[in-house]
Amino acid sequence: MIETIEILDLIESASPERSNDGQRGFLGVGKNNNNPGQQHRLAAPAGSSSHVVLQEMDEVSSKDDPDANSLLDMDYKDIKLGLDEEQCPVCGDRVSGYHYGLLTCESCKGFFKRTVQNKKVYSCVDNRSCQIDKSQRKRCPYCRFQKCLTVGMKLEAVRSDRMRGGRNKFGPMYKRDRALKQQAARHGHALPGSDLPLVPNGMLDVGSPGSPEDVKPDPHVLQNSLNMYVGAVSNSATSNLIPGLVPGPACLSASAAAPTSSASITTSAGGHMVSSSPPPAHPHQTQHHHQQPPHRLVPISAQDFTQNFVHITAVPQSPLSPKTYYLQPHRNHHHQQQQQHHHHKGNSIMERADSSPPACHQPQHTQALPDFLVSHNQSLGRNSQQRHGNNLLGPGIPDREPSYPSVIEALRCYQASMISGQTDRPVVSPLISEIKATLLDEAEVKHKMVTFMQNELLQTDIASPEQFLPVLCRMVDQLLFLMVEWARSSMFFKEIKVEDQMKLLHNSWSEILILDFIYRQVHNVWGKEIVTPSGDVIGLDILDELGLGDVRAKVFELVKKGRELKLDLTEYMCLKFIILLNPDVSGLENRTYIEQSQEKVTAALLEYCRLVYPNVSDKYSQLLMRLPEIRLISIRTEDFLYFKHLSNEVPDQTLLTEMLHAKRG
DNA sequence: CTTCAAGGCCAC
DNA sequence: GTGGCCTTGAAG
Repeated sequence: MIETIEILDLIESASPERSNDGQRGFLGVGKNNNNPGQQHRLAAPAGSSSHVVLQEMDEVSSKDDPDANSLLDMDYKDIKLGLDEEQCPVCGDRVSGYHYGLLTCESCKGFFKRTVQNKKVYSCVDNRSCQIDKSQRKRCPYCRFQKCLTVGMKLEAVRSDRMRGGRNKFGPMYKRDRALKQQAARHGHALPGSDLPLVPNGMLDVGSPGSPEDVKPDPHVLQNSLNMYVGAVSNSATSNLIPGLVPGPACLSASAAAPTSSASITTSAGGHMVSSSPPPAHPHQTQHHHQQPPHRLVPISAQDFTQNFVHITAVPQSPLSPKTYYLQPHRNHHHQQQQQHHHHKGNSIMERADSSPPACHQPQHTQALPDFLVSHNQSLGRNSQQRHGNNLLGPGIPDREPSYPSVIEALRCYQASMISGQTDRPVVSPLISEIKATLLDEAEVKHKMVTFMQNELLQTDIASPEQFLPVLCRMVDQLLFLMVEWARSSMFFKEIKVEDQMKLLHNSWSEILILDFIYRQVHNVWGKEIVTPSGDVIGLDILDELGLGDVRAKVFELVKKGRELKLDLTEYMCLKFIILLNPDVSGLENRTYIEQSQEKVTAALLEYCRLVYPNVSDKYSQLLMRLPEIRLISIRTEDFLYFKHLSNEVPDQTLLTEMLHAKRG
């Protein structure tokens, strides 16, 4: 009964009979039935050991024989069964096709539709961490819906006008997802990291019997997150099947995750994304919607949803990843597969027993959180800015030498090129569009964070700093999960081995969170959303009370600087990558690749700055010079959090604490 | 014409 | 309210 989606997935891909559209019933039968998932399904040997199935699959694929289907009927049946056995990331039931952004079963599709269309409001009688599987999915609609959101089902795919038929903007995404699966299959193997469950959207074998209690939670939350696809379809519906079979620069320019949109450069170039409003919902802007305006899908936007519905629906503890999964230690995941057998056993992933919210708490730089809190209280933020408005570099820069040799090197090259006078180059690197495309759907991020906070505020009286810290930490934890999701599906990073990925994230998480915060502040991306249920506005003053007044001040100096510089979306995204792809992190296995990747990003950024802001000659260097400053703030904040962690003031067993420990042994 | 994802229907 | 099956209709 171990049903490992991953394996099935592989099987699916390997099936010699797989047709272009992996959806139709496998026997090609299927009258006018659109329900591929249910056609002529033989009593699935539910218990069929995946190992057996896997072996069969190997036989088929390894022979690379077009006549592979001449295998014994039995084998073939099993293989085909595998095709349809892909599991619903929400409940584990059989998938019937792509629905609202990803492959799900028919029932979850219906459930999601009813919930969104009717603006249902559920509540959980337990503690919002109910396990959702096929047999229990009806028990708690609240948790079920949260899981739907967590795995990546798209609110915006539900049409507000209820128009039937047709296609939506996700079409290309679905198509690519299928293509990737096929491609991976063709190469016969394992998708990178396939020794981990390649469950769609990162949901792990939920139905697996392995009782959570049997397994001790492995604190390697990050690793697990990296191994599974945390959320989903946000940027690349396909990321659950990372195509990184071809590590190395070769695939850089054509990263599979890169959306097809490449025409945005001019746009962004022209107007510094000043209003960088809710990020491009989805890369594939191919609007196919009936009489709808070009830039808005029909549907109920996340925003509307948030305002009219979600906020009422209290938020599950972890909007992002309601559950935490643990993977039994050992083994490298990487681009190898052949060991899928282990997946089930040695590597079996278990759902954490206490699956309390992604209980993560990572404060990191407390600023991340306050994000909207700040927005709420704009005045507060401004005050603080004024207060510390000057001397950005003043007190800030420090005593500790930030390690950013690569940045310094980039600056050196920049100066050199300036001297040599090779100026205008007409076209911005296509890499820029790829980089921008990795941006998560900010509307969704915001929605998740807002609902999360609202929920937290309902349960906690955060009047005092002591009570506020854990909340902040949990929120940061949520942001970290999102960060992992972002990184995992981003070019360059996704080609890197998991071990290196972890090192990079361990090294950069706090800086990235700070940068995110700064960018959102500069552009008021999240607007003013959060206020406590009682109507109180929480200000950043609380940070001062926590003892982070200096951090807050420095961050806002950077925000101010960002405004002056007119930090735009492209630049912000490039900086994120530069921070993430730090080749100076010790112990990297493939330092060269990371270094080259970072260089490509810095080069793209330089090019972009010159092209788009020709009148701001030092924009590029100004931008890079912020990195050491951010680094210092992050160090200070991490120290603070670590200290709090030691005194048990930070929720334990979270991604955040893992991050905190990573750097300190 | 074929696909296939979205909405609708309705027995349970 | 659920979920299996049916209808719809733009895209290809």
